[in-house]
Amino acid sequence: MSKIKAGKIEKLRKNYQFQKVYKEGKAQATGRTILFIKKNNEQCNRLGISISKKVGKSVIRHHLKRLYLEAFRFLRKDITKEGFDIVIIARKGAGNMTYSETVNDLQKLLARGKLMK
RNA sequence: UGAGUAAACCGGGCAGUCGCGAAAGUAAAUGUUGCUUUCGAGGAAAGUCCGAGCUCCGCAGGGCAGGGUGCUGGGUAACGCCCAGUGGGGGUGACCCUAAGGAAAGUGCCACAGAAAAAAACCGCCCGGCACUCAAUGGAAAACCUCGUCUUUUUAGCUGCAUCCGGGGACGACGAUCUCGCGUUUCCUUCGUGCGAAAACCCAGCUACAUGUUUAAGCUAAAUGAAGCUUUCCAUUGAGUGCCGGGUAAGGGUGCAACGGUGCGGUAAGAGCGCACCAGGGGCCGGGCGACCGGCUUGCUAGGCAAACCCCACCCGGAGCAAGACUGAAUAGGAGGGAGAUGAUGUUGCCCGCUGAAUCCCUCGGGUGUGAGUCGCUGGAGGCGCCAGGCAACUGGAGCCCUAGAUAGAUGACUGCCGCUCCCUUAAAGGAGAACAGAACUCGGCUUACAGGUUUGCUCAUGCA
RNA sequence: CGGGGCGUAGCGCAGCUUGGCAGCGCGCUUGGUUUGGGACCAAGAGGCCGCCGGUUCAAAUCCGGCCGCCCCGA
Repeated sequence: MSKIKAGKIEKLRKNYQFQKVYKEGKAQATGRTILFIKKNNEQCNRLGISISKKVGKSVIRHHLKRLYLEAFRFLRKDITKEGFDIVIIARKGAGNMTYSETVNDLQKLLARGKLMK
């Protein structure tokens, strides 16, 4: 497919996609971040981010989403396998994380999920 | 200099690298991708409390109901907003707060307390009459007996509490009913018992009766002797009590609030009954568009609550961008029941009126996956400074500028320098920190949150000249 | 975008209409009863009625503004 480009990050958008990953995927977690991974039939990795209202107000949730997105973009070159749906969920204590902390969390979880070495 | 008050404003700046969204241009492999340029969160974007634009609803008509607003004038597209003023309240002041129409249209409420919570009555005060009692004075009559007081004792009755025994009731065996017993608790008490330290016995109080003691005791007079201090009736005066008739609304420990307030006069007692001042109301005159203000006059004196019902004046058709329009696809828009030209549905609730149909309602099941896309979607009651009108809010004129538009939702990360605050330090260097908060159709307001900072006007206090 | 409800003792709830005493049940504390426990009996503690302001003589109650939680409809 021609839409697979180096820059774009494909995203999960619909609720049923998230539900499928929750049901059939494997979970890894740190104190502030949960990661679900499930194999899909596409040729690229797709990312979904879910942040509950319990984490904080609208500004905090938006900022956290951008941090996760930026961290995933930064770590993407180290991911060796393709064809997975990845869902990042923020837990309650994630409200005041910094950028380097999100990178650390995500790196640990992706290595545990055997998507990178 | 310090304290305060009102208003306006900022919400770190510059540069670089990587990344995201949109528009325009350009190139190609043309429903896509690359490159270049430009733009890309706020003063509150928030809460969704008001008002409008815009869109749709078989036009929006009448009545009732319902809701909102509530000093006056102006501004505005409109408002529950803003400006200017009026009245009231607060502050030394600058200034701030104010849902502020009507209580004489009616209904209702004003707990407790208090005579009484709005209509008068009650107590009280005063006058007159009658009856009774007491005192003084005067007159008449009778009597010299005793009367009275105090103390003590005793008897009977009334006033209270506790409890043994007794009696009645309730509950109780993780078990109904009956009987007996037991336990806990409660109630009653004629009789019986007890009642200590404030209290019941004692004592104290009241009533009745009896008894005891004393007996010319006591007082006036130096002593003695004598006399008086006694009772009844009448008259007058004064005082008190009760009843009846009348006058009065001054006073009545209360209460948030008492039918104007204070003082003087006046009166049988009193009262705006009269007078002076003060508060309010009515009338007249003057000023102001008006709310209202000022002056004169008049004894006219009417409790509070309408953010209680209500009355009055004004306003309100409904739904909301998931409004709505266009294009395309579709055996995955189903099953059952009901209503319907004898009028479904819609028109906020009800009635009238209008409209006039494969439509509407209920239940079950499925679905929210291209079962979608495009438009609406950002140029607007827009912004900036200038001129003119207006005290101001605001309005008018010419000029310049274009300044987010996502659709699971774009603003992020890192680095350097400068600026601000804090820590350490003589300083430099170093370290840490920077609030409240994220557009979703768009505006005008209101409300709420907010680190730090800038400017201007004004007030008060202190110091110096 | 529109609409509705709730907030009162540790917990579950009344009281708000029509303003004046803040109450009920469970729980807690102390004492009694029992050899001991439960049950029972008696006594008691515990509340700024979510927060702020206003109306009123007086506010849990009436009015306005905030905060939090929950539930509907499109």
